[in-house]
Amino acid sequence: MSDSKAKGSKDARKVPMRDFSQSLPMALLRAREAVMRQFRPNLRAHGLTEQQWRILRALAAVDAIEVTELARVAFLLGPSLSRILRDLEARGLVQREVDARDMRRGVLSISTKGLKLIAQVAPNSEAIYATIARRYGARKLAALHKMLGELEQSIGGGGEADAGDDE
Amino acid sequence: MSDSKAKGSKDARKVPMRDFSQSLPMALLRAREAVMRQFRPNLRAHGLTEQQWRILRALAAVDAIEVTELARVAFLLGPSLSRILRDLEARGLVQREVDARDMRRGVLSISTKGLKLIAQVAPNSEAIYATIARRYGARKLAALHKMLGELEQSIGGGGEADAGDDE
DNA sequence: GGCAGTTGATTAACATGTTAAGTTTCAGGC
DNA sequence: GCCTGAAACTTAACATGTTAATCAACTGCC
Repeated sequence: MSDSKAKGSKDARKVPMRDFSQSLPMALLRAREAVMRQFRPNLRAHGLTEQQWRILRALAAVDAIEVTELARVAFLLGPSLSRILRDLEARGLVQREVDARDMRRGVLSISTKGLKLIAQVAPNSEAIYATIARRYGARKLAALHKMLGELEQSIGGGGEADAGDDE
Repeated sequence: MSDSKAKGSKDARKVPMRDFSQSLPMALLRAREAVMRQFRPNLRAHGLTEQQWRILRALAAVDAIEVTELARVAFLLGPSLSRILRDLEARGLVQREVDARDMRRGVLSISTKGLKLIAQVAPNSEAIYATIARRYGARKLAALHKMLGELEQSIGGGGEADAGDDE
């Protein structure tokens, strides 16, 4: 009941609901944004968006990978991935070929140019991450990771669920 | 179909970098998405997006609020907010007037229609949240909230200048 | 070996994220 | 009063999120 100092309103709540401060999605969004705000300038300086960077990193970790699998790993939806790949391919950062056994499937891999770009961006990125880990505490960070993973699990990170519509 | 899963991807890492599984932004994104996946259907059923819902909730908690302040509270950027308000206003869910003392400022408030919509959506939303809290554990959830807030703090999510690294 | 149904991927359409530029209104200094 | 700079939004332009529709290629079945 402590009311904050929002503009001329003391207890003017018009509906009964948890306050924003207790919104889980909001808390996750804010935390993520605070983190990303540290990385974005570095990526931007190399002409990369956050998503493009995720894709390059994912590709750098394997020899080759299919589009659908890449979407799963980089946590991007198909449509977004299609658009981004079109661009990255045009920039010569990734290469693509068609699977000989199943022509529907595209097989992707990172190019030499892409690897060089990663080599330019990674050091700074790692340094930023290290700073965050140092300030927040490495142990605490590990604990946070664990809890986030468990949250995903308990909710069912797969994707079903429907809380029903009452009416 | 006896071969391939991804040709020899085991040890094919081409660059030295943390694995995706240890990416903090990714972990936060995944967790948030898992949570939002629970809420979206309910919102969508009432013709609301996540951001529109955030705005209505924020407005319902106060008598009136300025655009800039609303952006801060609902954690939205100005441009997004402008577009969304245009729509919500057209739908009669929010009202806007101009501050008499400073004509640059817009003062917003939720309409009766908006309040009714919230009343329709909130119960289900609260129920979904309760389910998550029950499955994950109320205590653990509180701890997670706390850790997320601290992460923001330690990084400097308060909206000040950057952490200064430099080149 | 041809058709129905399915899968992998892209395209379409609309909403938001993000940064930059533009507009109107204020506040001060002259 | 006027000019300059800042503040509060809004527009603009481009990239991604999200859902639905489309398209081509594969699979199973007869």
